[in-house]
Amino acid sequence: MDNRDWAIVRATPLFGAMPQDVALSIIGTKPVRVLDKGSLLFQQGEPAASFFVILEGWVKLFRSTPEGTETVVSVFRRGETFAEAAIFLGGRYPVSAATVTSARLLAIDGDVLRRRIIEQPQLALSMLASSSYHLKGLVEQIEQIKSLTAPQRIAAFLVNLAPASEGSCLIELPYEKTLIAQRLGMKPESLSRALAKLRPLGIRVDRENVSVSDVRLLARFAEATDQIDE
Amino acid sequence: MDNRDWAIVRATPLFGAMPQDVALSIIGTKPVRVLDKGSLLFQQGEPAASFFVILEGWVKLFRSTPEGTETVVSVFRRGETFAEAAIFLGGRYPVSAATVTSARLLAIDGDVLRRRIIEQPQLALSMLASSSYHLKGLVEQIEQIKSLTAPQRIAAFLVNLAPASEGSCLIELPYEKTLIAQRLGMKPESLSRALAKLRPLGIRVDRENVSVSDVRLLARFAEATDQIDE
DNA sequence: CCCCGCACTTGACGGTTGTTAAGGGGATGC
DNA sequence: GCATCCCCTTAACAACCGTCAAGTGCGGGG
Repeated sequence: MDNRDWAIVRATPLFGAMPQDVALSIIGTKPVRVLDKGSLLFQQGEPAASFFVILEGWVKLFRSTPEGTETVVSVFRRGETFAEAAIFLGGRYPVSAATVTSARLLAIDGDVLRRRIIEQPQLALSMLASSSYHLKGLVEQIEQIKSLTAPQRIAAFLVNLAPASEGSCLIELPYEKTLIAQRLGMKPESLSRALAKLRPLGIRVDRENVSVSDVRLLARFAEATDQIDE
Repeated sequence: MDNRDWAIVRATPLFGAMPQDVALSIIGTKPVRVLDKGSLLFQQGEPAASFFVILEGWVKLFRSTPEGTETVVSVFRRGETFAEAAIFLGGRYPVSAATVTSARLLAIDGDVLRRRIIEQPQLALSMLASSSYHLKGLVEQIEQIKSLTAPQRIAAFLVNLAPASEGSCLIELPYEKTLIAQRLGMKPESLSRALAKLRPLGIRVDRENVSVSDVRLLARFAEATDQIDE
């Protein structure tokens, strides 16, 4: 773990809010785990031993039914933590986790964290802030699925990825379109169609590269109650 | 607040996990708020001053867009707490809240809670457990919306409400069908039609009374990947 | 007692999405 | 260099759901 990694850790809602020495004492000299794309981190129902910080790459959280269908709940990226809350929920993970790119992660022991919370009460506030942050993300996702059409959901997804909030820009899709579709609650075919529908709004797609001619226009489309009339 | 109310408070994940005297000191002699149906408790974006315990009645959390469309995120009932997490999220509510029946609530000051957490570290663990519980609820909701059809979602909703996990039973719908529809992410018309589709499975609906002839059958239908073939 | 409003249901219709199928193009392995 | 696999796209079709419209029944107010 180098300085760059350390900067990432300090930028998380969880480790950013606590004093530096406390953060250091929790992370300690944990080795960085380097993983291939598609590595399973933990499975839904397993005892929740640890939680994770992403130093590099992308990780999906998903639920699977006995029949084998898989529902993606969220996808996290570098600088995000996940599964912190699971440690406090009867000690079992409510979802499974797997990397969707090659990745470097920090795994942090749950027991250690729990003990530290007792010693360092402010630490609990950081944890709560971080867990609230995840809660808010899920709430926003529910709102999007319930109230937006497929093209609007991708529009919102692209706006989130855009480096600026206006003007034109280029966006590189961070992972496969199949996964994006799952994350947005639709089939890959629907994603293709929805992206095609955004063409009149100045969106061009070539493999993983997306060019947006007017981010603000896209954002307005994502929020609009009435749609384009061809 | 009488003994019955106190029992409800102690049955919440939040106040159940902490020592009795701590719970008492937080709730103190707070007056119980008695509210009419449709009372607004707080609005999305407001500073999060307090969180709530429901002693009686039902409360919905929702997000509204500037255009006026409303998305219901969750509906809570007697014995549940809500908005605890908001207090730790930049101090603003990410959703609005309103009663959907007449209700009796306990409003608990956020600052008090925060101060107590510093003094009583185990308290933080209770908070985290409670916030994890809500997280899990949202995850399950996302899974349902993404992977189930409308009839399956109501089936799951009814199974949750059923007093037993097998055999036959009578269920009284706790609030208006319009709200149930919003909670399940569909229109009232779709709810009607979906309930009609459950008739072959032994579901009869008369106003707010639902009779289920075989709960297990209903539960199996809610999880099935393939549907009834008429 | 009647009128009105509201919640709910039912029907017809159209749009959107899932399904199934086919094909293109880049990456990988031999 | 060629075959193969996988990801993605497009198309046709069907199912589902939202929309619009009409109608019922209960309950409240005049």
